[in-house]
Amino acid sequence: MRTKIKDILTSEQVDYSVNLKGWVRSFRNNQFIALNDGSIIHNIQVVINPETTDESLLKSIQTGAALSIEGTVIASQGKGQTVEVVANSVTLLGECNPEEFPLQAKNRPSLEYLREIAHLRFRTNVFGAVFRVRHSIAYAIHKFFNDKGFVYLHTPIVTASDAEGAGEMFRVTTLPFDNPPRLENGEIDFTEDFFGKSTNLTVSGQLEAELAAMAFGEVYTFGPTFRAENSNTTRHLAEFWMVEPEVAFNDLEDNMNLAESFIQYIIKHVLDNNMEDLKFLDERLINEEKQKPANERSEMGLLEKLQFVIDNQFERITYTQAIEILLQSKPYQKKQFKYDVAWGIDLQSEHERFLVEKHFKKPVIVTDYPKDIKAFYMRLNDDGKTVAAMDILAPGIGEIVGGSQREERLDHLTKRMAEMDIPTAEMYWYLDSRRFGTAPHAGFGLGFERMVLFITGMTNIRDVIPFPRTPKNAAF
RNA sequence: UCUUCCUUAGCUCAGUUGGUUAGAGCACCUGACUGUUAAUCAGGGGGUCGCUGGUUCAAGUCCAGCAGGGAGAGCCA
Repeated sequence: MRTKIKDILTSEQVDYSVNLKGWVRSFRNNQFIALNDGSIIHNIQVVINPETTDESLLKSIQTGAALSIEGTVIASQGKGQTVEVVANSVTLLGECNPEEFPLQAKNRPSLEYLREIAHLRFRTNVFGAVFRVRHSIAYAIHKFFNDKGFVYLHTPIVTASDAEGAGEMFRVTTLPFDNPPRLENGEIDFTEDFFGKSTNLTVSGQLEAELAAMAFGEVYTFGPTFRAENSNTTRHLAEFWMVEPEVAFNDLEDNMNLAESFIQYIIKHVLDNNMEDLKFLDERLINEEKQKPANERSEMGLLEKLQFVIDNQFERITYTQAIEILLQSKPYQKKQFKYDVAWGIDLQSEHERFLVEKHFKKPVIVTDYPKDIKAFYMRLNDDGKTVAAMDILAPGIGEIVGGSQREERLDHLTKRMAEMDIPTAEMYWYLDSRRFGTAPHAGFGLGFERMVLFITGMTNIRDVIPFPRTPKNAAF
């Protein structure tokens, strides 16, 4: 029966036998093995007697090797740790050639280099911490919604809808790409394709979630999402995970309250359950920021920031108020913004960053955007110019949540779709929800990896997903 | 996709106004030591300077193209 290193290190007990299995992080003095099994960020010190250990076995205890160890947990005889394991026997499970294994204890591989060996980077402290936290966030999401009585809805990965307008899509087809069947006018004949129509990978599960919300009341999706945009930034992936709650009878205010309590719940869960990893990530961030000039360093440490977010309410302003604040801001008056500010523009990154990082210094919820810069399904406000949308902007990340109250009035919805050239005929299944017992409802989408970025303090989204899919990169 | 920067040993990086056999630290190998804490000490091996072409008596260094990567931006979650 294997004992996890986490259980040994978090227990005060000594003088009991254990079987440990894990991977060697370092081997000092031919006598001290730092062993890690991924259950906790810390290693356990295993002490062996070099006199009584077979010489070829001794040589095989190299960084990265997998070992099984029978031994006894004792109070440490040396400084630096409270308990250690004295080995009775050591078994080599898998050797690790040190001339080829890149993760040697004293190497300082960059995050960029580790990204190129993403299949091995789990064996480092940084990525161990990041992916344990990622798991914990995913668990907290399910727990939050489950405890509130939401139904977890699996929306399709392959969709036929091309009307959502959420960016470029990956096509799904079994047609031969070198010689597809064609119609008389030369266009590709998708009636011969697998699904009998043109299909692609989902860009959002929202429209389907709305249908289920109109039956269960409260649902959420949590699944992979795909965008074929040629985006090369620290906060975009071609394949990412998105959480999309959708709630019948909620208005915009209810929606904001749900989103805010949701984010605070997740952060609290991680603070309560992953403090060892967070402490390590906090120190990592401090060290990384030492490289930066003083004026670019963040004002708060990671732990401080997370505590701040759960202790303080998010700032809530309308789009119109946001524009006014920007027009009166120093950077605007000194002409330091690259993009002009006027009512009707889409807020640019520099504008969002000013509001969040300089003006309010906390997460900000911006509501009631002009209808022309938002999606067709958002509910038209009484002013006829704005829609009941809300974006949550987070320091260092930008938009982490985008949501709205949905347009439940059939006539308003079809009018808006016509204005935006969205074909209503093939969206009959969506419009049916407004024909048969329509009701006010609202929901939002949260970018899961952006949440992981925010909580771990990592700065590149490729470092918070196990196998990142980005333009020109789908290795492993 | 645009702007900009980068690519030299397994890793992290130096490399002068273009000028002899291209360097360091760590890793690795050999030996020593044995209660160490990214162990330490001594010695050793290791490079088609991203690729292709050009300028030049001479290119890691200058120029062009290509590839890969980073940081911004756009699009968005």
